[in-house]
Amino acid sequence: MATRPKRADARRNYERLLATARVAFEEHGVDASLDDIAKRSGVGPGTLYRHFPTRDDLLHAVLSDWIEGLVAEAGRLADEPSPGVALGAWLRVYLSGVSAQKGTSAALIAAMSSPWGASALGDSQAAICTVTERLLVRAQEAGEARGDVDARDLVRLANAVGIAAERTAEPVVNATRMLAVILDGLGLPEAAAEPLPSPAPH
Amino acid sequence: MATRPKRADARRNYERLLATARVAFEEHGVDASLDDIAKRSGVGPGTLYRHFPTRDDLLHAVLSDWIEGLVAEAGRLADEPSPGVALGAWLRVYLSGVSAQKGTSAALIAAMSSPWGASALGDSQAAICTVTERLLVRAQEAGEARGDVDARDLVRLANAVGIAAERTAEPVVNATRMLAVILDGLGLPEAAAEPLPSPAPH
DNA sequence: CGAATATACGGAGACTGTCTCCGGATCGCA
DNA sequence: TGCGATCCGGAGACAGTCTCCGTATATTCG
Repeated sequence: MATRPKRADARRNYERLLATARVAFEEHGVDASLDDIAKRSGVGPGTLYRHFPTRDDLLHAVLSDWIEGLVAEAGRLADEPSPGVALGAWLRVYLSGVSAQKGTSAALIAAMSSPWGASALGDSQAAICTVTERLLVRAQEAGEARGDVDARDLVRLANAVGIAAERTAEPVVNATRMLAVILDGLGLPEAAAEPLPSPAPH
Repeated sequence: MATRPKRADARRNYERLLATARVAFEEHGVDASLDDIAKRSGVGPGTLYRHFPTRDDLLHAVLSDWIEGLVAEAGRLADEPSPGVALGAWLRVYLSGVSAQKGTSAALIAAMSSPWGASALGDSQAAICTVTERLLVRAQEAGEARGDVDARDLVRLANAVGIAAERTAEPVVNATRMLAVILDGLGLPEAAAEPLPSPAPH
């Protein structure tokens, strides 16, 4: 089962495609033309589709660093004295990341409601839900968040805010304002107004 | 300036296309193939594009009945004793309508943030924002809704919730639950739990 | 009724983007 | 150097959007 290491040119092309995709997605949103990404990377379309069979696979690869950082951040926030503040901060970090790339929210929300393991993005998505759940139940058990909402609802809601703010002149600002409404609706303490420490750009 | 009446066949084709589009959008979402709609209507693509230059124009025509009903409903709700309850009910009606056709939320939210008068859908969108604003400021003046949110935020948020719930097994249920959080966050009185009277299907 | 003219139709086809297939090139190893 | 295993490239099938213009039809007017 020990697959032998990939050929050097394969690995090179993989990285090239990833790098190109990163800037293409940033420039034109996650709907950027895949053939174009291949062309810009100096490879044929076939090569792209071999490495990344679906758009979601490519997006997953592009976002994975960011997501790992996100999960780590959640771990750190789990030690925050106030569970409510932690949850609020977490959602704000999430949103500021998601706002950095047009279409990310929509892609993640779509991945969330597709059959299990259907796409690599789904895994990323599941990871996000998992850490969110940890923070949420902690807040709920502390009586700092209403109980009739689950993590998936919350992530969906966060993505919804991301989508809503996406086409605005100032996505992050608007997203933050809308998020404030939701945090309030969750019953969180007055902790929604604090600015972020330093949103890790992906 | 009195344009002479359209030719009979033109009007006939217009209606045909509209009817076909209505069912196509309902069946396959608002991304249904336009050429296919033309074919099913027994006309060429050119005919469709002459009557409805863009997809948004067609969607606008399909939705206009529903939107008129929506505006009327808002007028009725303006007489509701509690402004907060009225606003909540209105948003719920809106969401249940939007949930009936996949992609509607996305189309409307896109139309909202495109240059003025760029698309016919934009007009529909503006109408929705207008009536929402009336209900919102009334609630705000009554102290039943927080003041740091404007109608466009709210509509954007509602549409985003529509998108988020769209691919779910039970769109309306999930949308309603998410909306409840937002309504609570808005500071609305406990009126978010009431079921809808009878959602007018469009 | 039978032109004349404005109006509308239809569908071929240009264009863009997705995705596949397989002959041929390239790599890695002995 | 030679030989598999692996990977590449790009032609091209397919689907959807949208346009252009020769042709057909409706309406009007003599």
